[in-house]
Amino acid sequence: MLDVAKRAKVSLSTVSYALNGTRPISEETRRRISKAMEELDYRPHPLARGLASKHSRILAILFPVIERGIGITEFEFINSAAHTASQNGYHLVVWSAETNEPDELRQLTQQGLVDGVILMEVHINDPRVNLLRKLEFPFTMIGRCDDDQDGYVDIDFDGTMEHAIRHLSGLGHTRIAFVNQSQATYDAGYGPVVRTKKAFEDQTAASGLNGVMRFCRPSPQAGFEACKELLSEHPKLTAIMVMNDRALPGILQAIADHNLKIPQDLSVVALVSSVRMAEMMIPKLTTMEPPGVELGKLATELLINNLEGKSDGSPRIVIPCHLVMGESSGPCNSNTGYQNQQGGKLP
Amino acid sequence: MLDVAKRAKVSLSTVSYALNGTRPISEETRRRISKAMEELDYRPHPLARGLASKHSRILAILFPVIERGIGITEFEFINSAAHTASQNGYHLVVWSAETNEPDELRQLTQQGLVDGVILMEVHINDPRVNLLRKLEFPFTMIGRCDDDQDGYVDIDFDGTMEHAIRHLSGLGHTRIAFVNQSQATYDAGYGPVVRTKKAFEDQTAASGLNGVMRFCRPSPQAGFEACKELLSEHPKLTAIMVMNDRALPGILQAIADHNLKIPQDLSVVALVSSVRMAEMMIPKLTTMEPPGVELGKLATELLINNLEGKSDGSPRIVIPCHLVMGESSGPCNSNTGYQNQQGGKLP
DNA sequence: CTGAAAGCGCTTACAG
DNA sequence: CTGAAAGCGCTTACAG
Repeated sequence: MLDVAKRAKVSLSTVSYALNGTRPISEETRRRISKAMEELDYRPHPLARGLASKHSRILAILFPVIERGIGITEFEFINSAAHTASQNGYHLVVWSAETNEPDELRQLTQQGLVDGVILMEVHINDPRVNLLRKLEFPFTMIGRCDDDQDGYVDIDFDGTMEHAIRHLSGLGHTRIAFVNQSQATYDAGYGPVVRTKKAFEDQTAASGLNGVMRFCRPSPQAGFEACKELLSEHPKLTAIMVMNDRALPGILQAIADHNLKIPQDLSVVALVSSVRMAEMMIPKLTTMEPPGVELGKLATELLINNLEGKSDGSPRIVIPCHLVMGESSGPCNSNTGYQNQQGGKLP
Repeated sequence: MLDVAKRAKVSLSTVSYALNGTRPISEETRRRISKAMEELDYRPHPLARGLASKHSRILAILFPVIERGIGITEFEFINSAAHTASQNGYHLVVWSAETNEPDELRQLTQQGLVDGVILMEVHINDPRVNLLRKLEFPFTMIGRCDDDQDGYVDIDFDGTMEHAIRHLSGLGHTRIAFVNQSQATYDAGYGPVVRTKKAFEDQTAASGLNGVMRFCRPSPQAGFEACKELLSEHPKLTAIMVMNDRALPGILQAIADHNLKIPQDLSVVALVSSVRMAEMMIPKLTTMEPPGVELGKLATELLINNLEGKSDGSPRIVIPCHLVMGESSGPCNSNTGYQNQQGGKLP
């Protein structure tokens, strides 16, 4: 940097100011400086800048360590966050701290490497959020707690559920099951599980639909069992919604075992599943696809705005999933429902 | 740090030496210092340390931007690398630079934020590798080029193929197809595609087996078409190996359309697919599971050793995938092969 | 619109 | 085994 200053015949500080535009520089000077930087192939040193300015321009995202494992959507969050950070001159580091072990997180934040953190897999009452609030450490969430403090972006679960139900009831379905994630995640207050449960119950009741929900662990086996149970206990079901990717193959298997055809006898709609996941199933599933890229981007921008004082007052943003048609949902034909399975079917 | 020094009644530099053990400190002094650090809740500042020492203790991993999209295994690399880095006192940042756009990568490395980088999705002749070599910038690869320079860790594709073929030929299969990834990735010299192709051809020839390979784009539709073609052109096939996750549902669909049952009529083995992916299929696939976590860990350790001068001479490590049985592979029963499909089958 | 100088919080020769 | 001091490459009041 000193070399640049010399070559441009200005002082060191002028180069610095030119670099980050914190005070007016004459056109002429600026030109000489950029020319000198060009010629010397100069690049500012991020560590030095960080040390002097107290801002590292490094963000962290917390890698969730979760029972169901990381999926495509979580991956999109991270990738999109990295990309957005980079576009804004930031770097993104990944940290994997246990959700319920805020001590690790405390260590990491207090190190001072990072300006702010992005949380995902947020719980209704999240120890990490409580910690960051207490430390007054800048953060945003993909997801949200119950209290509406701090900025967040999240999926609009009400809207998503409404759209999915509207899709099915528009096809004539009135008896709809919902296979949620596990009881354990519900008990732990994991946002999506809690919110979809409530939305499903409220909305089916309000629309006079017959709704039944099941928790289900994230495995094909658990999906198989849950679905078998559902089909025996509720033989008149004509549609199943599933927010549990890993249970899906078991669910489809159970449906086939009951000699039901999708979508003729039973419609299946995936909730908050990426299209890529929906395409892995036979038949390709109709899904409510989550806006993974958008959420990652918005969360990152929100955090950066916050850090740079351009905060629009910690916005709360929710975005619904959008319906992507597959081949697993179709008109309800109550004549060919489960109750008639023994009658066989013509082509 | 000065506060710590004062409280421990030693000089600033002694605290520093105690911290990173670069010179002997008496037991007594060390105790006073750690006590003082404890009491003041002192944490060393990584940026300052980095600036002074010329080592940021930050690593980068290049996010692949690829046609087939990121999968579970790639995710394991990243997660495992982050974890290993953290265990060794490093941080991991994610960068997404285009594979064939080394300019971005040059920018990023020359910034000086990062001590070394981990490459994945390495091609036989990889512009990123050439760049990093030219810049003499420390790096390791998950994957490898054709020349055996620099340290790497990679899947042992020969061994993996051998194991898969042994599994199938042990079950009596002699006519085996291999659905690889796309022609485009082969032409681009993407390591896994090139190496499995060669291994498959060499080994089937050497064992006197009937082998046929197909390239296939990463989509169910492409898988469907490729498999249909295979089954019509090679009606005596009894086994198919697939290294193409996204094509899998189409392949299974095509098999079902030909009225073939898995595994009675046709065995299917996934190659380099995670068990989690194999479980998404019906029936659950037999797969050669890649050692994702291990590769991520080893690559990171290799890089760190390299940076810290503990290099064991840039080791070249390959690890085979290991067989995880599913329900998609079984004994070859040539009486019930495709050629007999019209004869029907007893339960 | 521009300069001279202190300081960010460490590491590491240099000296004893 | 321990200290005093220079320096890493920037930012940012302070002054003009």
